[in-house]
Formats: sequence, structure tokens, C-alpha cells
Amino acid sequence: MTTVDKALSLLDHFSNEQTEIGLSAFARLAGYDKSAVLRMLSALGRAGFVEQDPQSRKYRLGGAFLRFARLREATFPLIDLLRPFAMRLNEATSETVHISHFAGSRLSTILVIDSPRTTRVHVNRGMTLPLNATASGLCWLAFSAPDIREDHLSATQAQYQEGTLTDRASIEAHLEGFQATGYSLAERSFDSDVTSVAVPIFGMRGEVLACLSVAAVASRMTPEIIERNSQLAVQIAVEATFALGATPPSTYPGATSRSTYSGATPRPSSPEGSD
Amino acid sequence: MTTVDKALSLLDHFSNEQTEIGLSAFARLAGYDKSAVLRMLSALGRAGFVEQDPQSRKYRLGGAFLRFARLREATFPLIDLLRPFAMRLNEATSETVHISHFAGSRLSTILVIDSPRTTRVHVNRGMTLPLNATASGLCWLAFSAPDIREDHLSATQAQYQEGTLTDRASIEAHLEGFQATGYSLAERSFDSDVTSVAVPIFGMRGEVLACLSVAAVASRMTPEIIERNSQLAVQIAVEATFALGATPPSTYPGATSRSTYSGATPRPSSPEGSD
DNA sequence: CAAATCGGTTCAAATAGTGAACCGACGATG
DNA sequence: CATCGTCGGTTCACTATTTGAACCGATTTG
Repeated sequence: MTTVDKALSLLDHFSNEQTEIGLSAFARLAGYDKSAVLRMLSALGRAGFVEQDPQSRKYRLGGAFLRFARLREATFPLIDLLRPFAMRLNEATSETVHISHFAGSRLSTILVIDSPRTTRVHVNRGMTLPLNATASGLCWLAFSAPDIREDHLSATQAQYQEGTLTDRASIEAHLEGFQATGYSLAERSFDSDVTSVAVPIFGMRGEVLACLSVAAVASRMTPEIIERNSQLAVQIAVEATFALGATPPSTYPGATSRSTYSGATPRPSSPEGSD
Repeated sequence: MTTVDKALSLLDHFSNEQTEIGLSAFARLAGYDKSAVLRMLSALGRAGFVEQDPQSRKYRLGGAFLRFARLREATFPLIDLLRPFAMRLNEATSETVHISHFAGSRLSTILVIDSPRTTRVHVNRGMTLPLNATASGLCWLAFSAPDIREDHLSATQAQYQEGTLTDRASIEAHLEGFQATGYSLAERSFDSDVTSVAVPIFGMRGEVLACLSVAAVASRMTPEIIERNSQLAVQIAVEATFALGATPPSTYPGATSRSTYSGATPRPSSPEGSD
């Protein structure tokens, strides 16, 4: 593990719950020596990746991320390209739809379109999703390369609800089922009132670029509705994969539904777009 | 300069013009050894800050920036807070308004609201602005701390147009003028058809958090219009500073116009927000 | 007011980074 | 179709950077 790895891993300790961290707390969290952490934070600060609150002397994420995120979307406009597909799925299901993306050893939500219903699931943009407890996480595991899957299966899995999958054998059994059907399902597994399905969007090398997910209040999700929503999701995800210039792997069950492709109508970028 | 500094400085070679860079090109651009660059890029890749195109083997910015940018805005919602002020200035002037932010040794545009007119200035979100040639850059220099200003004045300044300020003496002379009036002015200095004014928004320690700028087709910007737009900008920037919980430094000329403060109405976050 | 904790500094010891040389693969060029 | 140049990536002796225990003064806490 290089010094750069250590420095960058410091950033992983920031979260929605923990937005500011002091030097000593950082050293404790990361398990590095205080002087080492200070040197790394200074370097991160010089680059604008962290900044220090002048009052409290605590560190928080820096403004450089705004620039780089913009540049990243200019380079590879994932969110812009996928938004219209998420919107179509949202319209077709009237449920909250979100897209998550794996980067830097986290699966994180990059786009959310809320359900129009009065009772609906709220998903925070930017939220990190556990791989074993959410439909998106299980989807990512199921359709990723075996060696990548192995890395994450060997880690211990947190239990969020009674029905959360935590032991390796049952997770693997479910993953095989998801590979066969083309979508993943998580019933009251992360949140006790939420049932979700998720489907993979593939990149040009057959890797899972993102997961498209429908999240609904669990009581609404009868087997029939689950079936209908997942079919819609599979179909739209396959279209999204094609729109990205990729093709789903031949092993992907939804790949046969290419005939239903009716042309995507992505809009370039929301003029009102935030950030 | 630590290894972390070097690794992070690699990212600065990405731009809107250069979105993908190969290993050897990187080594040449950065002036480091190829093996060192490879090691640093690998570390950046492990953290999701760069990713490699599987075909061309070139490197591009990674997906982790999406997560961190979101987290940064959750921690410190600069863009969300400033958007309503930029919109008010846009409505009051009917010109393109943009806000720029200094981080990681770059001044970069974080928010743009286009003019409604048929001839208007287009500013790219995410664009890096030269300090000596734009109203925003000059504004940032004029109202930053002397030692920070010194660092950037001692660097050589690029010439973009005939009238671009490049020699240190005349830049400093202009900065003094801007400090006296409270706003900066750049006439046909970066783009030959654009004239801009910019004003500082201050943070809690009196530092320049962001610059608010009005950019217009140069032929429209008569001295009277410049005067009017800059007065509006100063007034709104002072309000924005107060809305951030800060107060402009007592030396700032616009600070006296506090009486005109009529209450900010920031909306929390655009539900249609992109990214 | 004493004890604990904070952010930050120091320096000898230990570890990680460096870079010239080298590799096979690929694409132009003669 | 052989040659040359360049590509991404690897190796390893040499060397420069990182490490962490001890220490500092300033706050915070009991």
C-alpha cells in the first residue's frame, strides 16, 4: 500500500453523517500516526481535496471536487446519458428510481428520481449502499466479474434487518438466481419498509457500469408488481447499455429483448442542472 | 513536495481539451519518471480517481468524483446557496451570470446562468479561468490576502488579447483600483468580444469564497451599463456574503450597503438538479 | 486547577519511492 | 516485410521520503 493509497483512503472517512473530522479523530479512524495523517491532510489540502474550518480546525471535503466532478462528466457523461432512461422507468412504474455506480470501493447513488406517489421511498443522492443488503448492491455483485465478486464476498456483511443476507452461502445462492433472471431483488433487507429490484447497465468491456433500481414501499410490491417492474427495468437497462455503445454479455438473460428497443431519446444536459 | 502532492498534481493535467492521457504522455507532461507515474496512477485508480479505457489504455478521470462532489455539497452547499443570488443578478441585468471558485490552485466556474438575450456570452461550467485576464480572476486576486496574491502575481501571465494585462505593475495598479471600487472589470481581455465585471463573496474568515460575475457582449457594455451592473453585483454579493453567515471585511467598499439587504430566499436544492 | 485532549512539531530509524535499463506488443514508415 | 519508434508496463540497486515516539503549548473537561 503506497502513501498515496493511504492519503486517498482518508477521504473515505467522510460521509453524510461525518462531514468534519479533526486530526486526532482521523488518526484514530484510519489507524495511522498523527504526524503521518497531518502530512497527508496537508497534501490533500494543497490540492483542494480537503479544507480546514478556520474555527474548529476540523477538516472537511474541499472544493476541488466540484471542478473534477464537472470535468469527469464532461469526459464521460454517465449521469446525463442515463437520466432519460431513469425517467422513463420512473414514469412507467410511478416508483422512486435511482442509479448507483461503483467507484473507489463504494457503491454510491448518483441519480435519484422520486416517485410521484404520496407514500414513497426517499433515497439520498450520494448515499453509499451496502452490497449485501440492497438490490443495487446484489445486482452489482451478481453481474460483476468473479474475482471482483470474490473480493467483496469474503468481507464480513452487516445485518440491517431480520432478512438481510449476511452469510456467504445464501448470498451466493441468491446471486445465482439473479444471474438467471437478469435482475436482483431485495425485500425489506436494508430498510424494513422497502422492497427494491435492480438491473445492471453494462459498459463496453462487459463490466457493470451502473445499476438501475426501482425502490417501493414494501407493502405495494406484490409478486405481480415485482415481476412487472423488473421486466420494465431489464428492458430499459438493456436499451441504456446499447445507448452507451455497449452490448450486454451474451449470458445476460435480458439481452434477448433487444427487439423491443424503440430508440432512446436522451436529452443532452438539463439547462437548469444544479451544481 | 510529498508523493501525495505529486500524485494529485497529475490530475491537474486533465482538462476539457485533454480528457484522456496515456502513461508516457503523463510522464512527459508531469516531468516524473514513467514508473513513478504508473505507481501513482495505479493508486489513484484504486481509489476511483482515475480509470483506464480498456481499449486505448489511456487514463481519464474516475467516477469517485461524483460521490465526493455530492458529499462536498452536502457538507458545504456553496452552489445551492449561491444559485438564487446568481439568478437574481441574472434577472436584474439580463446578462450571463457565473460564479467561480478557487480550489486546488485553479479558479473554476461552478455555476452559470445564461443571459436570455439573443446575443449572449456562453460560459462553460467547469472552465478554468486565467487570473490575469478575466474579471473573476482579477476580483479574486484583488480581494485575496496579500501573500496569496503575491504567489500568483509572481508567475508569468499569459496574453489572450491585445488588452490582456500581463505585466505585474499594471496588474497591481488595476487591483488597487478594484479594491477601491469593490468590483473588478475586464474589457475584451480574455475574449475579444466580452466585457465582464466581478465581485467577491466572502467567507467567515474574510477570505474570498467565490466570485460573482456578469459577462456581456462587449459592445453593449457602455460605461453607464457597467456602472449599473457592477452596483447590482456588489449589492447582491454583499447579501450573499451575509447569507453565508459571514460579513465582508470592513475595508470592502460595498460593505456599507448592508442597509439594502432585503432578505435572501435561497431554495434548498433543485429537485431537477443534474448529476 | 489538574488531567486529558486538542492540533501540530521534531528527528533518528525504517520504509517506500525513484529512475535507468529492459521487455514484448503495436503501428507507422521505408 | 523488416525497421524504427513508441507504447504500457516491469525490475531492482540506490536514495530520499515517510514514520512514530516523544514532546510542545493551547484548550477543554471534570
